[in-house]
Amino acid sequence: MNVRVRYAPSPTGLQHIGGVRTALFNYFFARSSGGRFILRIEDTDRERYDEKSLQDIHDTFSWLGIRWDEGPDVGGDYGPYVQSERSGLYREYAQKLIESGHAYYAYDTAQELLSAREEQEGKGSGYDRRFRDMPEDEKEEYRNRGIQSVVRFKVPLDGSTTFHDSVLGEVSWANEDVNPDPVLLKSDGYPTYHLANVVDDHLMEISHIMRAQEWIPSAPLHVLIYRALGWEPPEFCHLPLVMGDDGQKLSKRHGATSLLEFRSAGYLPDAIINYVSRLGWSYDDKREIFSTAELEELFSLEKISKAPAIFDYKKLEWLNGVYIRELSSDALYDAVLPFMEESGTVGNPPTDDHARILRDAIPLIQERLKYLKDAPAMLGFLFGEPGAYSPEDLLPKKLTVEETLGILQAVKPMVRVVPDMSDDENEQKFRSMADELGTKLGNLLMPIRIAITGSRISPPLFGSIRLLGAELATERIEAAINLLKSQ
RNA sequence: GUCUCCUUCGUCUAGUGGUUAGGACACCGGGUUUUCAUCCCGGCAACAGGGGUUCGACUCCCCUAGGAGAUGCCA
Repeated sequence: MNVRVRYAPSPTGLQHIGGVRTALFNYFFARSSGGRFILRIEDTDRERYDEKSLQDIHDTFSWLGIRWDEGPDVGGDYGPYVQSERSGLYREYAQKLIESGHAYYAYDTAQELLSAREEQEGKGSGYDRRFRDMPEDEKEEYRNRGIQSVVRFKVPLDGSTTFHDSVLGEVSWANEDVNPDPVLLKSDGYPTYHLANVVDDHLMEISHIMRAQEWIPSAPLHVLIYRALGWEPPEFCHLPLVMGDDGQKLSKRHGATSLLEFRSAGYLPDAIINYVSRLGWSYDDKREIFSTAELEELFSLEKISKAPAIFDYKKLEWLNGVYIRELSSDALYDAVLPFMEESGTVGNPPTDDHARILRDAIPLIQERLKYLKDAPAMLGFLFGEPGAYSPEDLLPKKLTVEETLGILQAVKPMVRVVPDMSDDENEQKFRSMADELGTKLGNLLMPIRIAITGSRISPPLFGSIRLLGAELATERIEAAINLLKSQ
């Protein structure tokens, strides 16, 4: 079969995890089956339309490195790929449905529908179909009153509709449980999702409709529309939902909603792709790490699960660390630099000196970085003052002010020559000094660490001193000595 | 309310009638280590419940419960 799948976002909000997951599954299915991946913009809701959202779609997927084979910006043989540019088509098919008796004009006002819904108080028996069988002369009165019409689909009152779903198998619905006579064409002349999606998927020769499970109740309706138009529906493939940690559909409450927020939080696109791809899909009982290239090859419909998945930030954090560690030094430098600039830790662009220091500092922080965003805090002491600390912070456990003072004074001349020696040589030297002072290496190094970095947690000491320079390092030791003396 | 989908460790999942129910994250211990992190070793922890079918059910069927989704001139 010739696989053609689409991601069809509506530009009414920023791209979020759920949408991206749907896009990714479509994309990987297309790639792994030698098919085509299509982007279609479903901008039929003119009230919620938002220019920024359209830009966000492009920014998001360009950041992720996902490209479509056909779409508004790249063209293709089935365009236009923006629904607002296809309005004539939808009107044409709505007209056909009316002519064939599968649809009808209705003249309810928005206000009437709203209050009718409220009256039902969630008991929701749905629309009462009052225009469905109304004689033309009676409808004429509504027209004369100037009420705008919509076109509604005539859902069969009995019988049932069956469709095949790659994930769920055979699904059968009683037609009486299908949404009663939904609107196909709105009063503003634009189609609803139901009409547009059927017309476009057919015209664009979409082979598989991969979308979230929230669409399951609409599927029988869509099948009915395909049939009414004399078309064969594509294969369906309803993807399990992605939930927040409270088990509800992922939404704004659950932290970073927009995908680009993940970028500014310091996630790597590959980590996101890897993580999101494993939400509702698996390969075997061993592998967790998949590159985009591997997913393009290995993804398969059969391994999609039915149950909803909860988005686990902890596991994503771990994966992000894994991907950060796999980066080359140069790549990590490039990834970290914007965060250093944005935080003001270095200039934009950085001085040559700062660029050099940052480049050399990368290996020191690579294995301790969970998010790119953490880099400025880890390295701040190299580009400015160390973090503030109190005299007590300098004291190793169970050591007095005097003892610590002694350590710092003994160690000061050694710090000056740290950059001239290897880490091993330094360690040996400090170790014998510790022996001499009758203390542990840790007790010797911790006060220096605090003095140099301002924190008990830091990159490896000798490397840090090397990057800071003997001069500054010594000054900081002195400052620490003076602080203790003032006690 | 109604309709529909779903149900293996806390989380993501492997598993397609016979397994000590496997892996990963998280968590808890231990080791390596100049702090942190990495890394290594170990541990905790699951088939929602009840009926069937079967020599045998996590696997098949039914019911119950729980969760979720839909119920718009939004997608």
